[in-house]
Parts: sequence; structure tokens; C-alpha cells
Amino acid sequence: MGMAIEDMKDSLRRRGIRLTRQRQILLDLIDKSGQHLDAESLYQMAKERDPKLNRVTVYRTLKMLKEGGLVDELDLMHYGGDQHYYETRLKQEHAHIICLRCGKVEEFFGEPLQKLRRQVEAHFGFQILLARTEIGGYCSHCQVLRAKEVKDLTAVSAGARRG
Amino acid sequence: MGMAIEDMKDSLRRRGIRLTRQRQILLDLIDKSGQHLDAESLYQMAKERDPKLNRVTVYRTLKMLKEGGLVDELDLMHYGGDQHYYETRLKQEHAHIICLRCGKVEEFFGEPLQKLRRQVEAHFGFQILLARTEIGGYCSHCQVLRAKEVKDLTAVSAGARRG
DNA sequence: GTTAGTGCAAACCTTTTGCAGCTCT
DNA sequence: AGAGCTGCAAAAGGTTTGCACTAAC
Repeated sequence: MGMAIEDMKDSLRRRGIRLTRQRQILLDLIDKSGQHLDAESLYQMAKERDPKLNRVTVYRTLKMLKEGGLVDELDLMHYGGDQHYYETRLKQEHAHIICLRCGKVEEFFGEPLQKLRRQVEAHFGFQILLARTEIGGYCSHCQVLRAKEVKDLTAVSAGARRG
Repeated sequence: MGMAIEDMKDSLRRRGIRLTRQRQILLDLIDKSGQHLDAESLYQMAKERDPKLNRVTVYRTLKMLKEGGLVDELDLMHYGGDQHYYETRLKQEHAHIICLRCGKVEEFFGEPLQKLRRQVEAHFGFQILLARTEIGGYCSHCQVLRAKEVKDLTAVSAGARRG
């Protein structure tokens, strides 16, 4: 972070893409926010810096960054709807672990991911451009709470059955 | 396959879910089509067997099967739009390898996936319910064709620059 | 001065919802 | 009989497009 934004700007300049005021704002927000922004949140944040900035510009910018390989697009198992989430491509490849109860997202780096990548390349002669691993379930905290919820639900429906 | 549809029906019956004519059609199509159907194709196929069957019923059925853990939902890197794809959950966990040029989808089974799963469970104390790995790029066939396309593009734009 | 980029409005695509009527068990 | 399911129509949510105007280089 911090450095990343300059790398992104360079990459855009090299490709002759104009660094408009709007794009500077959006790049800056993506860079320092750190993680997992969706278009709408990014738009809300951007509007505070420039109230005239349009939602459409956010979509167009994200699309451009994605196509330029500067950000990765995630779904996070569609927790919270069908929108997409974005993160800069600074880090090493990682999996996203999302709790389907509280929504917390963890990142997992580790050799199985690299090994998978190498095996796929070797096995299929495939040229990998994008890779995404998303894992959904319950985090250690929510497993307990979830068990309790299920118990309560059972009690309620048993009650209903009794009349 | 072949067996799978009975397993699915049993699972539904056990949960007191009705096996309507429409659901039988949809289950049957999902079962024998084998792979990677999106709601619209499934709807088109189902309409041939029952012209009155509604698109909404397809969505409702897919949602139910997904929530019951009988099918998995995929995005296939949004190749071909933002719709979702579905596959039955018979097979062992696998990654989907999708060619961004020709759209061909390969499946990769292999120990890195199981290892990843075990490590995530151990590392975060996470209870995994769903896991999805999607890899996008160019298949061995398309790598060649893609190189040619890029060359042609370059020639065209050089021509344009020359006037 | 050009050409790329922006804002606005309107369209688009996929999926969901409300409700009246039908059907499975 | 009655809850569960379907079809229809309409809405919702997220994203893209056409076009006239503006700004970056």
C-alpha cells in the first residue's frame, strides 16, 4: 500500500490512459481502503470528495482497472447480494474465506494455491490469467452462535407443532 | 449420474419438499445434462417438455437445490455474462478452469484442493460449507490463436497510425 | 485541438417478490 | 383439507449504453 497507487498510475500512463480527477480519487480510495470494496461503497466514498462524481464513472473505472489487470474482481460467495468486490493486485495470490453468518472475510496464503496453479498449467498447458478461490462457511466464533440459533429454531417449530 | 437423481429426490422427500411435475423435469435435466447450466438454458430446455413451465419456477427450484446443498453455484469468471451456473454435487471437489477465449471449461481434481481445505479448517478453525476455485486464462489451443489475434491487432493499429 | 472521459437518463440483464389460483400429499 | 407450489406481472438490484458536453494531454 502507499506505493501501489504510483504503480497503478504508471501502468495507466504507459497505456495512454488519462488520469482524470475522478480516476485519481477512485484509485486513491481503492489504494488506501485496503480491501474488498464494491462499486456502491466506492461510489459513496468518492461522492464525499466530489459530489458530482457519477456512479457510472465508478463502474467504468473498475472495469478498466480489471481489464488492465490492476484489480481483481471477487464475489465473496454472494454474501450480501450479487454485486462484485474489488481489491488491488498487490498481494500474492490468496484465497478468500468468508463467514456466511457474520460476513467476516479472511485471507489465506499458502502453498496449496501455488501448487494448484502449477499443476493446472502443467496438466492442461493452460495459461492462467486470473484465479479465484472463495470458501464459505462459519468462522470459529459463529459456529457456536449458529448451533444456538438452530437449537432455538427447533424449539420454536416444536412449539408450533404442539399448537 | 443416473443414480444421482434418485439421491436428490430422496433428499427432498426426506425434508418434506414436494416433488412436483416441474421439479421432476428440472431435476431430470440437471442430472442428465451433466454440467454447468445457467437458469436461462435450463428454462429453455424445460420449456420443451412443458411449455407452461415458468422461468420463475426455474429460479425458485435452483435456489432451493442450492440451499439444500444439492447443487453448487458457479460464476465461471463471468464468461458470458453475470448469470450463475449450476452443477450437481456428486463429484469430488474440483476447480473449474475456463478459457476466456473459447469458453471451454475443464475440471481439475487434485490434492492441492483437499490440502487447501484442510489447512483452512485447521488454521482458522473454520467450518467449510462451500468452496469454489475458478481459474481463467487461455487453453493450450487458444494460446496460439490469441497470439495471432494480437499480432493482427498490432498490424491494424500500425496501419492506422501510418494513415 | 483532439480524443478520451464524464454525467445524465434510460436501458439492460438477471433474479426476486406479491398474490391469486392450483396441486401434491 | 390445507400447506406448499406455480404462473403471471411487476419490481428490484446491479451494471451497461447512447449521447451531448467537458477536460486531459
